[in-house]
Amino acid sequence: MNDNCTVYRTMGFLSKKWTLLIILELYRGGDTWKRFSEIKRSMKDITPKILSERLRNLEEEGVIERRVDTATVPIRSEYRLTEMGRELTEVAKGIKTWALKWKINNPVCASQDCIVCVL
Amino acid sequence: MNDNCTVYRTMGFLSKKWTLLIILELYRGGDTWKRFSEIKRSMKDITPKILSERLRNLEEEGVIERRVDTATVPIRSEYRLTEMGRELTEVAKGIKTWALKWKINNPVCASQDCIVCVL
DNA sequence: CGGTATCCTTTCGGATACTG
DNA sequence: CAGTATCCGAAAGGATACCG
Repeated sequence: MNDNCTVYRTMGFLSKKWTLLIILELYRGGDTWKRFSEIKRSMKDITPKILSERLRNLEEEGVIERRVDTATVPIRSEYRLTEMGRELTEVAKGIKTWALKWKINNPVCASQDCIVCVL
Repeated sequence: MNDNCTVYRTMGFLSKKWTLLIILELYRGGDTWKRFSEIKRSMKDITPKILSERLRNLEEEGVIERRVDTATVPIRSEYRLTEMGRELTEVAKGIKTWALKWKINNPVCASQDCIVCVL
């Protein structure tokens, strides 16, 4: 196998814990920019270290973009999906469709409205 | 986040190293049963431990099915995709489509015909 | 042939504290 | 506010050897 395979690399970063959830969180707001603390607050239990890592990774991949307003104090730094990132949510929906078709008997999933499945 | 979320769990096992490749290897042959050693040989560098783990995991998930012929010596044990597994290859294609659209400039990917991307 | 068992290294993610 | 630095434990994966 080739670790540089594009498909594999995509699976690789998509599957890291929290990543999909971050993408979906940015997707939920439409085209609005979201702040670090805002994203963090919406995802109970993520630590700043991990959130920071994921955001940087997604930015490197081109899935999200970042803008910083250094003029204000405190600093505002904001994120949103790129077009590339918005299309990636379609992939997430493909997985969701498959999962809900074949795994709907998963009792935990069926009994609640988790942010991922509700998308 | 909920670790029991069906979508997340799907990402979880799909993204384990080798898993996608195993699914694609079984897909390539159509509906034929493939043997352990055959799969192993087609995936250079996978160790029997990992292949064994993945195959059992995929069987538990219902993505592949296994049959054993204990009458013959040596034993023949064979695997193939279930209908559920065949539909999962469509998800893989969705990822591939996204990846090739947005990441085609990945030089390693563009310069060769890896088994995943050629599918 | 089709795996297990054991060991070992690497990677990942969480907790906590700190800073420009 | 938006992170970074440091430390730690858990988990994943690879190497190798062995077995019915």
